Amino acid sequence: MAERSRSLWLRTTSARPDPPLTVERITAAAVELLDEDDVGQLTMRRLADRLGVGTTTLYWHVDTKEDVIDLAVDAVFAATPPPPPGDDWRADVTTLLTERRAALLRHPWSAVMRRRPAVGPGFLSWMEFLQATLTRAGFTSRDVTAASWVLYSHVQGSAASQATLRWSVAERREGQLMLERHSASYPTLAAQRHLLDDDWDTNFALGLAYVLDGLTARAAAGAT
Amino acid sequence: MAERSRSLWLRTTSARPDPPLTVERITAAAVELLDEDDVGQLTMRRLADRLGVGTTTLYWHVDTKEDVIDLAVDAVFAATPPPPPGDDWRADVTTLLTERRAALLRHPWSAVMRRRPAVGPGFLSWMEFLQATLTRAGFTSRDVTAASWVLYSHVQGSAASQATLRWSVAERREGQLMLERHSASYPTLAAQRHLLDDDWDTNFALGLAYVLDGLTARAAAGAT
DNA sequence: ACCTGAACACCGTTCAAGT
DNA sequence: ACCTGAACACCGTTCAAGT
Repeated sequence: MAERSRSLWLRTTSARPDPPLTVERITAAAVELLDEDDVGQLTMRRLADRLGVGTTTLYWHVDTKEDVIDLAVDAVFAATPPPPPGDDWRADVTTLLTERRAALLRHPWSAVMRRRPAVGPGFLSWMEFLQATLTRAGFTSRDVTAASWVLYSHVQGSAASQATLRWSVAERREGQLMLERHSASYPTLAAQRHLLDDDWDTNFALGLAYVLDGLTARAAAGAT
Repeated sequence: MAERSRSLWLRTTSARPDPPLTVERITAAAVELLDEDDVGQLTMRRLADRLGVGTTTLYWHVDTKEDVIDLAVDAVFAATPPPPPGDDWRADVTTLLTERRAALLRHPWSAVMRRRPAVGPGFLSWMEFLQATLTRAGFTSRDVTAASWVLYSHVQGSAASQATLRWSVAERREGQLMLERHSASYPTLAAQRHLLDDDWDTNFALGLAYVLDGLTARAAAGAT
């Protein structure tokens, strides 16, 4: 009896070394792969290898590589579900965006790969929370729409710029030298020294404040 | 003599059917190719064909395909040089961004390909004008930096979203149906109907107004 | 229903070689 | 200095076939 159950265990683990392939497992493996080397070296062959499966098997679960990327991008959205709504809309928006930004910095490829905002469940829940918050705060439908897109661009863009403008020390020095050599053309940039080495936490917070202040002012003015 | 010059012409045109290959010609051809089919079907082989040159010849002028893309992206910046500065900073910023947006909509690939804001001369001149305008308006160095990045994200993001969210009629109807089927999860999005079919001119203008209003308020408050 | 290997039509890039 | 063809080591995707 003991003998039998041991052999069953052994048999089970060797016969089904992996759980059955699902879209979820494909998505998880894709995120893993993209996290590992940011270059976007995601390959259908590598992905299949990682899952212990023939390359062509993927195509039964997924139509195209584009699909895999959309799934991965949406998974990052889903990884930070919207917080419970509070009674301060500015705080709610700030929390939502701050958490989104943290997720983007954890998975820089999903900020840099600017494909269609894949309208998967993750993105939709995120947008729903954002627009619901703004609606509850009393903004016009037009303002809600416009504001949600500026805010979306702001998180995505800020994370993408931060991720792609990460220079080596040598590049930074070389870049600053280049700016100074052409300081006739770029006096402001050369003098300011912020272009190549910057505090993105502050840039993000200040930018968010501008948008929220502008929105608040517009509401107070009782616009359309 | 006439005979001789005619034959010279013939000889010249057949012997040098194309001007010599330069980075400028490569860039122009790349922009052309990218404009033709948005999918990003830019290929070193296709590019070489277009230029009437062997594929490997490109690699004498350029290190990598990435370089070609960077050049093309910067060329779009350079195509809309900054306007002459006026005395109203808001108007100057608005003009700069509006023209940039028009250029992005003409070359959608350069909004969608979100690689490093290629720090070529086109981008640098653009940023220089933006930051110089804000500096002249009296903003803090910190505000200038933060504001220029929100504004950058806003144009780029708005153009990219507009370009990638361009659905077919069928997709739009299907999408709206999907939202309504899940209206328990997405009540705001389903009710608002703006997500899939929207007025991007208005979204852009309103978003810009929020940022500029927020900035103005901050300056008036005499912040750091 | 799910998985497979072989094959097709491509890629970007390198290299030794030409003028 | 500038250009070339052949070749390398890959790609995504399809297809006929297996269980």
